[in-house]
Amino acid sequence: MDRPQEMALLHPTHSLRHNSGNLDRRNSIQEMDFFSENRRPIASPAPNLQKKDPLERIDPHHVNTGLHLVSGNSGTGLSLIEEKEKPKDKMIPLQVEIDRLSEENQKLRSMLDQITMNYGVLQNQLISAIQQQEQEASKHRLGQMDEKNDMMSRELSAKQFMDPGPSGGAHEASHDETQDLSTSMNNNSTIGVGQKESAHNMVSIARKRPFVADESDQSPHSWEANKNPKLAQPRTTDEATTEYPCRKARVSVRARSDAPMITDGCQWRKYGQKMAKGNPCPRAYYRCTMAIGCPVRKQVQRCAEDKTILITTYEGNHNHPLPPAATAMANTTSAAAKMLLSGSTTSKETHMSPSFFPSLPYTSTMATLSASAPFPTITLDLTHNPNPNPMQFHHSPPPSTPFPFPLSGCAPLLGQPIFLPPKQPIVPMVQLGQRHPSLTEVFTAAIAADPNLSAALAAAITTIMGKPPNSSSGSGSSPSRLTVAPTSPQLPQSCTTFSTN
DNA sequence: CGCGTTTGACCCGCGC
DNA sequence: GCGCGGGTCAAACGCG
Repeated sequence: MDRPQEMALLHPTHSLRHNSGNLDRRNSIQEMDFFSENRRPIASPAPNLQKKDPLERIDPHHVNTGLHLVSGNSGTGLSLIEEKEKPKDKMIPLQVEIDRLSEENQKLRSMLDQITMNYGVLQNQLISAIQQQEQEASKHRLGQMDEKNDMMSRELSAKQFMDPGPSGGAHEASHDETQDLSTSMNNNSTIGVGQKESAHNMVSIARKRPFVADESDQSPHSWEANKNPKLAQPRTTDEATTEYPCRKARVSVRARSDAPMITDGCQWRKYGQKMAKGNPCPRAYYRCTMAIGCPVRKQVQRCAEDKTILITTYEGNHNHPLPPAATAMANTTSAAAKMLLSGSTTSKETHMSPSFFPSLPYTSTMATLSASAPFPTITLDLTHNPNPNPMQFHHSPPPSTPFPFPLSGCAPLLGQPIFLPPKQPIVPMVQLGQRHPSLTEVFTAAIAADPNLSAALAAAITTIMGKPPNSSSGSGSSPSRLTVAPTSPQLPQSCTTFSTN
């Protein structure tokens, strides 16, 4: 948070070296810890609770006032002793009451936190279960379509491309990868059933090159397969459009942080840094080092328009068990990516009206599907204010938003942002200068905010897909809007990469 | 001395 | 075919 260091980051030409290395070492505070255990759950209505907190309502002054009123009678002729003792006598029980309420408040808070966390977990599980069912259903449909004609089969491929889940079972490679992912995820005892499903989906999305057998293997250097760009992307048009059009999906997370890099529960090694065109801030490349050969990589770069915003883009899936915090975040992200990816491939521009999220009061979180990027990217933007303007997302960074969360999985496919209004007041929780909520919490809050969010998103996307680009159904006035850029011809390129970490 | 970061060079894909 | 930009490599460097 300290300005001098931040400035250093902002001036790559003068202090690139400080960007990732020295700064971290010199001031650990700079690193944004999204997974801190001490943080209050984002979804937690704590702020409101506090306001309603009996303790807070029992304003000391208020108490005094009461006493004062009593003592005021003293003016009528009570002795000094009487004046002192009377208030004292009354203060004792009040103090006791305060203590009692304080304890009660503490308990209630603990319960609330617990409930909130449980809710998030259950929410994720539910979403995962629903998604799996949908995938199974779509799998059957797609399979039938595939048998009908080539045209249909192409569309199917595109769909599978976007939806790496079980629906992609028609493709052995895809299926295998998902299994591989699942296996990996299952290794983590902390993952629940629902979480496993999410992880499964997420991994599928993350798979950049499902057809590359090497990638799914556990060889220590499996990530090296990425070295060969030829393998990384389809070589022929047919492959791109029919087989696995979307080899690389990415999930981006926009968050406000002065730290050079967010702490996401995984260990990363920096392997490169470059100046990206159009952004004065350098882009850093990291590789997951939690396991040998882990193909997951991430890019960290500050937003050109708002340097307080840190954009972290994840690519690939981990080939190793993830820490609880990382797993939760990954699951949540995967769920979001999954929702967005499913069916988002065909639309060019869609706007989800607020009506889609009637129960989501906040719009601080938004997911963006970008079709313009080389890879499909889902961006979760948590930096937005409660009433952000979706259309401004691409043109200018949200002024002062708590957390940006880009789900980069299909950026190339969709150019428009999808706003996922969080139900809970996430914004305040994520603001810089305050405690940093973990990514997991943020994701969970955003995705799980509404039990029906997943279904609503899927339905919305499906509905929007068929609509004309500018027929922004979102015409609605609500703050929350889902915008899906129309799938351009590029559509097949994107894949569902999803950032997991 | 080992490990991680830095950074210039290199490779590749894409657009013109 | 050429240039540009993104992404990666790997030697050099720095720190503990």
